[in-house]
Amino acid sequence: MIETTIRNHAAQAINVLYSANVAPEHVIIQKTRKDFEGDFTINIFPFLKVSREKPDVTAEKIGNYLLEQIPELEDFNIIKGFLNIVVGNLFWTGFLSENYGNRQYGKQEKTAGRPVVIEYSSPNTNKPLHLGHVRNNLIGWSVAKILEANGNDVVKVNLVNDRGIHICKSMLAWEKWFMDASPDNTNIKGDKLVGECYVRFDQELKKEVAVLVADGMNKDDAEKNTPLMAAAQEMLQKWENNDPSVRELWKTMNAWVYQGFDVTYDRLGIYFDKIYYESDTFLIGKEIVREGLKMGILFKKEDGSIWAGLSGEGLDEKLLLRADGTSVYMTQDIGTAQLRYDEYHPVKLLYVVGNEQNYHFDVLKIILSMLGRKWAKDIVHVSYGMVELPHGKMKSREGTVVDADELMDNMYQTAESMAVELGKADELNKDEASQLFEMISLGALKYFILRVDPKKNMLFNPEESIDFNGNTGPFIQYTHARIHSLLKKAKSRGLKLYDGVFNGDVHPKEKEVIKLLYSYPEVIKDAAAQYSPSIVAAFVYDLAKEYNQFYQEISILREEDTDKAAFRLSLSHFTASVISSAMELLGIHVPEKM
RNA sequence: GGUCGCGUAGCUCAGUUGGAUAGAGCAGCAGCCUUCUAAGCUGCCGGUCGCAGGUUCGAAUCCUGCCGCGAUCACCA
Repeated sequence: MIETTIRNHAAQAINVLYSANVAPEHVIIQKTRKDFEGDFTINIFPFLKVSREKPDVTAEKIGNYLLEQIPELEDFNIIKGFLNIVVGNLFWTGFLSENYGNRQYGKQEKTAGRPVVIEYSSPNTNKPLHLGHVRNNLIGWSVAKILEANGNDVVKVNLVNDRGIHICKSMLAWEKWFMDASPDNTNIKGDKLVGECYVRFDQELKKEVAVLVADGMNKDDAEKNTPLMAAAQEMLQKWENNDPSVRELWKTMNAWVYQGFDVTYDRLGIYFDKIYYESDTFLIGKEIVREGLKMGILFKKEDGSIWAGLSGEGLDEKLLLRADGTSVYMTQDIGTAQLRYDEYHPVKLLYVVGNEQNYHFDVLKIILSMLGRKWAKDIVHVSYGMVELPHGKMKSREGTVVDADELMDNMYQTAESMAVELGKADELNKDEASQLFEMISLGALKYFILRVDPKKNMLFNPEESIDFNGNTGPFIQYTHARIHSLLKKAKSRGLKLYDGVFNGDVHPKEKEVIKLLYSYPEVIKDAAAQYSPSIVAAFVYDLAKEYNQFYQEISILREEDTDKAAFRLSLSHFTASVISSAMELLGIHVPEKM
């Protein structure tokens, strides 16, 4: 990194010129803003204390020192205490010639060692996947890709909540009102069918509650005392007792759900290395809790329930085992965390889970370290914000939940009609066209969601999400397709990429693009350190935008100087390659034609 | 009420460990296709960075208070 070189020498300059010690990491260096001449800028205000000179004088001295010491530097200028450094063109063209053919550019070599385990998706089996899950899945997938590019070995896992009272509600509803209905004979997607059962249960439950309330019972009591609720509870008991017929129905209905989920995951382009089922793992936290009790770390109340006291952390008490010995969510997470640790000995345990669970994960980490698990500090809650709709939050009761499958269908249709309108589909056969529409619509959706910082709540406006102009996925895809078409034409005319280091004039627009390409490895590192796909999204948009300006302003195939033309082709080729690489990190494919 | 988070252009979002004149897109207005894909490019319009203090050579960024919005504080997951 040339920045590092500059940084080190700048620190050295202070040392030599003013005999003061400045650590290289305290040198503030950044890209020069576009309105000034230069590539990198050093802010020299911090050095004035030791130089005891006017800003421009110190800047001048440091500038001269750097120019002497670093052969790649060409010039510098000083504006209001900012030292703008110009790196010579040969440095940039040399960088280009060395890297443009490298498909792996920007990515770190995989380091052998302990993996990162990342959990995402984590659906319940009583409802189809919706927009909230989509954000979760996209973030999880992209963070996994980014970490891989950063040299980590990554294990992608999913923990499916396949047991509990909610599934019993669906099962009960199926027995009562959907008997004999199956995905095959109704032609309804499995997860949707089970979701319908769940909704029906809720509706019928409301009716029963209304009757009880009319008889004078208060609402809270009524909700607990309906015949339906009692039946669901009873079914859960039977499930826990391994009742064969209940288990059979449970297996059948869950299998329907998984078939449905698979379709959705598949279309989203998402998969897992390992899927855990809560029905297999929900018991394993108990033993750890009992040990903690024995060791005196946890305590028992008179009713027999077991708790963690967190007052030392400024928090309250947390229940871990009920009086009847059954476990709660926290207990299960303690167990699955231990399970994962034992299986993989990961360097990090990531959980992509909504920010409404921030407190839960804080407590989980605290309890695990109380229990002596040193790896508790390696648990990272990749917390993401809610997706809101223009009318407010999604509410299943008000039917404002945006279904993942329908969302993708709608995006597809928009992509199709837009393409037809623009005449883009004319030369494509049916298969090619549908593949392209799928790629573009998913690109739009994924980019729309991933460009927002995960930590923040975001607004999902359906109209904006299907926009294909401006800061969007299709804009970037288009730029890639455009370059590809250019390269194809160049090839057919027998033009070659530049061989060696180009030594001619470099246009400012060309240099801008090269500088962006140069920063890609840092972008990946940053995104990995912050678990943030939005950093990659911002970068790739910048790159596409900058390239388009170059493309529009400077002709390539009509350039008569063949060296220049070849140089621009190399630059274009490299840009396309990095666009494709960065988009892959977001889980987005790019077309060669559109 | 306690804790945590958020508040930047009409709308959606960027804004690096505090640095130059706070940036994009959308929307609106005006232009650019006989020349490499116009899903593109150029220009204009648009800001009291919620408010008030403080720290600093310098604050959208750090601290304090206030206002507004959200999440959470379950023997739910």
